[in-house]
Amino acid sequence: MKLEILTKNEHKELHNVIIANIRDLINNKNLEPGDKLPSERMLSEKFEVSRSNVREAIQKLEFYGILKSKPQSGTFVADIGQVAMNGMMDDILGLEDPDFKSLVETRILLELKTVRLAAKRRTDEDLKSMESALEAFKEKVLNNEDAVQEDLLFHLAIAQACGNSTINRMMLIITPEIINNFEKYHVCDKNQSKRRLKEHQDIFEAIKEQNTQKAKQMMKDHFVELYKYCYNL
Amino acid sequence: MKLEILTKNEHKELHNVIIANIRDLINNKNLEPGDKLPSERMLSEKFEVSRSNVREAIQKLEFYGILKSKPQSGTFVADIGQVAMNGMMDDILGLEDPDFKSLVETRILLELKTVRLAAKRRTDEDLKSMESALEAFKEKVLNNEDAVQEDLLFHLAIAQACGNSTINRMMLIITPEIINNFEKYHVCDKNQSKRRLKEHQDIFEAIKEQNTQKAKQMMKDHFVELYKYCYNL
DNA sequence: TGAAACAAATTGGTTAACCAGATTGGTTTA
DNA sequence: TAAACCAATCTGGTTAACCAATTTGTTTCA
Repeated sequence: MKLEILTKNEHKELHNVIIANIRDLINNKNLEPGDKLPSERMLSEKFEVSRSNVREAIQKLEFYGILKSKPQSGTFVADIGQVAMNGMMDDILGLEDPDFKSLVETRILLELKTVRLAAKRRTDEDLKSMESALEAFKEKVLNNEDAVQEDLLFHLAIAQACGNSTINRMMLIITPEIINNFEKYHVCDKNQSKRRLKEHQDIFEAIKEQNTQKAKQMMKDHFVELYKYCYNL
Repeated sequence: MKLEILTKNEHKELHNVIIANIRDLINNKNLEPGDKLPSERMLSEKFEVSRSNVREAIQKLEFYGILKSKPQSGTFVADIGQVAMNGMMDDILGLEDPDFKSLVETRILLELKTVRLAAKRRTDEDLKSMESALEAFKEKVLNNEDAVQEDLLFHLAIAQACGNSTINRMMLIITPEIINNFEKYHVCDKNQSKRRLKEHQDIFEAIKEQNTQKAKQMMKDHFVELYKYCYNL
């Protein structure tokens, strides 16, 4: 067996090959939901890759809920049915890296929801953490410092207050990618930071008053420029 | 070093401990964005866990974009800033498993968007794959068979047609969990399947005609019962 | 005859040794 | 003096050997 060090992309490509192999194997062995996959050792031999590569590919499929491995027992096909499994495998294999436009579009969608839910469901504790995030942002802005991080942390605080763990998780997934792209494209205009602060304060007030309509509108106003920026790409 | 086999939950808990340790280490060593983390060997020794556990925790943080490891070089703190890093670490540590209500709420949010975008952006190729998914669903329904998988695959086909890779990825993430809960709670009523088929056909027609308003409305109608179900939990 | 008990083989998880590329510090050379 | 070179060291990635829980097939005994 040959030994090579792979780059990240080759690595990802290898995972996809293994995933495709697993899919085909499930199909022509006609494995039903709940059936046991061949052992990691057998797979690594059959596919001519290392066992750790097989394990990583299986972990990825576990993340998407397609497989489930039990210690000292085996790896099992999840109870989602063969058709769904095939469809999802193909989707996963076809996944492309997120572009900036899709990230911003998704962020706006999520945040217009989180802000409404937060206005409806926020606890006093949520208010406190949002307020402290807002204060941190304010201090940076008034000192004329860069405040991209504090900006996004305020938004994450809103996401936490929205009482929906799934949306919160998704906000966490996209936030670092958003930050990276912000820095890459220099989206944030420092001259506008005072205005951004005002908008944040308005959003916070609306959530505090539990005024869902106003909260959503304030967030929309807040995103106007980002929205324009996104669709000019 | 003691050897134990951990359950999935203990495993997750161990990851969280390691993540918290890494966070603290970054903080009191005052590592800046772009700085190099101590090597995996050092970390595993310092935290008194195995190196593979450290690697898994690092992989998780890489998934969220907080760390970045380079082969033969080291693991680096991402360029998202110390404040954002701390905030995100805490959020990740506080993540709870998704409840059914949050899943459904998120799904509805995402799908009301995907259907509009799909109506606007669908290519002829998209139409073909949606149509074949619809056909598969139709056949099952007319034969009075269970069609949960085909149902969701039609929705995934719409997500693929929406031209937003981030939203598409999120649909993929929640779909298996949705399927599992559908089966657990027996949400799908077979008596309603004929009606579901009609609704799917309406949605497909609206997307075909590129009528975004109608597409959204049809999807809303499609979700009426699911929505009610979700809020009665 | 059937079930209970035991032993061997199989499993995913864990550990440790190993690999080759990257880094680093000191030495040499122009 | 500084740039170029080289070897020792350090790194994440890879491999292989090992562990204990589980499963499975056989034997044994009531």
